[in-house]
Amino acid sequence: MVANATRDRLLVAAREALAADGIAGVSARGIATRAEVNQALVFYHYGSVDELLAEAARDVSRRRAAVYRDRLDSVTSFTSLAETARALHQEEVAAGNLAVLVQLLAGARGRPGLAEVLRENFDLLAGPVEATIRRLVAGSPLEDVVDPTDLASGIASGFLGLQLLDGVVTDVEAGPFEALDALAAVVDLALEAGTLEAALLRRKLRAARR
Amino acid sequence: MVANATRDRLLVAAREALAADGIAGVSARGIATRAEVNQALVFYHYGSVDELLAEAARDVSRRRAAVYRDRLDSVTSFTSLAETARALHQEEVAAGNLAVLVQLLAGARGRPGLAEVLRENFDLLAGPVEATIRRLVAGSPLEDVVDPTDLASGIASGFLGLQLLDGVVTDVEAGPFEALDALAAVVDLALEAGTLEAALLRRKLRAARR
DNA sequence: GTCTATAGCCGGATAGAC
DNA sequence: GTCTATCCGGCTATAGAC
Repeated sequence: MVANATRDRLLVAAREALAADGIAGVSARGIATRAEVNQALVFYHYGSVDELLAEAARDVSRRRAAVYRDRLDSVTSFTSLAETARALHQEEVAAGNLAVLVQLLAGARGRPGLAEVLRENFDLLAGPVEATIRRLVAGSPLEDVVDPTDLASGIASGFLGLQLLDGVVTDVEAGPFEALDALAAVVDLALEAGTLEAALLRRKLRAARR
Repeated sequence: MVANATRDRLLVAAREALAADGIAGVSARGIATRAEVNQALVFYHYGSVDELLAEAARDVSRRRAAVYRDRLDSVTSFTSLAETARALHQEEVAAGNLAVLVQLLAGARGRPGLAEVLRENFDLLAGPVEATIRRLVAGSPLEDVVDPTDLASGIASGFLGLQLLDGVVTDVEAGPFEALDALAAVVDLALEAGTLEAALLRRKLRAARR
């Protein structure tokens, strides 16, 4: 697993370059300079810039997926899901992982190969979220109202959009998570409702859904 | 308002180019070709590619802000807010407006000038949403629990993130809006609760918030 | 306002010495 | 595996004719 030092340096530098300069600003030369490595080595080790970027995408997704699974295991309510989401988001932003993914997603337009890699890796991160939601709604009145896959995609979208606004719109970091906390609390309350209320809720939701 | 035909063609072409090729793929040459106009005219009319892109950002924001205000005026519940959000999102995606904004936001990294323009125009779109939410929670138990600014930012993030996933993760379009509908229904139910339930809700939310 | 032509730079990628 | 050198293409931006 020691692999090659230069290979790893390039991978790290690629992430840094994406976070700092954006997809429109990355280049083999820029990445190599950042890695303090000769420019030709990008092509020796990865074949092309695009392939290096794809490898960066795979790397980030894989490394974070394990963390997500661990952390989400201890979630027992929508409130704690919101808290965990906040914590995870904070870590991703701090580590620059979200910036990397956002820039790669933006760059996927016009780069079909990159789009495919991202598609293949999306479930690594969204999957654990989906599984957690599925667990939360199981047996509750929300079970046949909220689709875990949909809600997980929605949360993932929120993460990405938030990162997209970071550095452009000021002070947008914590705010939406406050709102998420509040909404989660409302949902948890609805779930805590007794069986009678649950039945009522189910009926009303069905009607509202139509 | 007839302005200059070439100027307008370039503006339209810039939007098309951003949506089709992404921020990393746009160039004065590409835009000019798309507009069927000489490449040098980009610089004659706008001075630089970046300034053309900034103008595209201003243009999209301004044109859509009026639509947002109109459409959100008739929203009277979180359920109808969710419906309106779905409709607006669908229009933005179809027209390519969201793709343009997403690509510009991604490109703002490393382009401080563009970031500033986007910051200045963000409120044009988020403002009406915020005002609508403020109206919805006014006098309800949610009033001192949900901050309209935060929730509006959250919704905006969701829009942007969804567009970012479009074309990469398949079938992510409608899903999250189904989830949003369900959540909105739950929130509306909570708001419909009588005064006693409202008091209980308020107390519980306060506790959950700590 | 629009065109041609071109300067000058930077980027991806490869050949070949070490 | 790493380095130097280099080709070539596309890019921004400008000069200057029309």
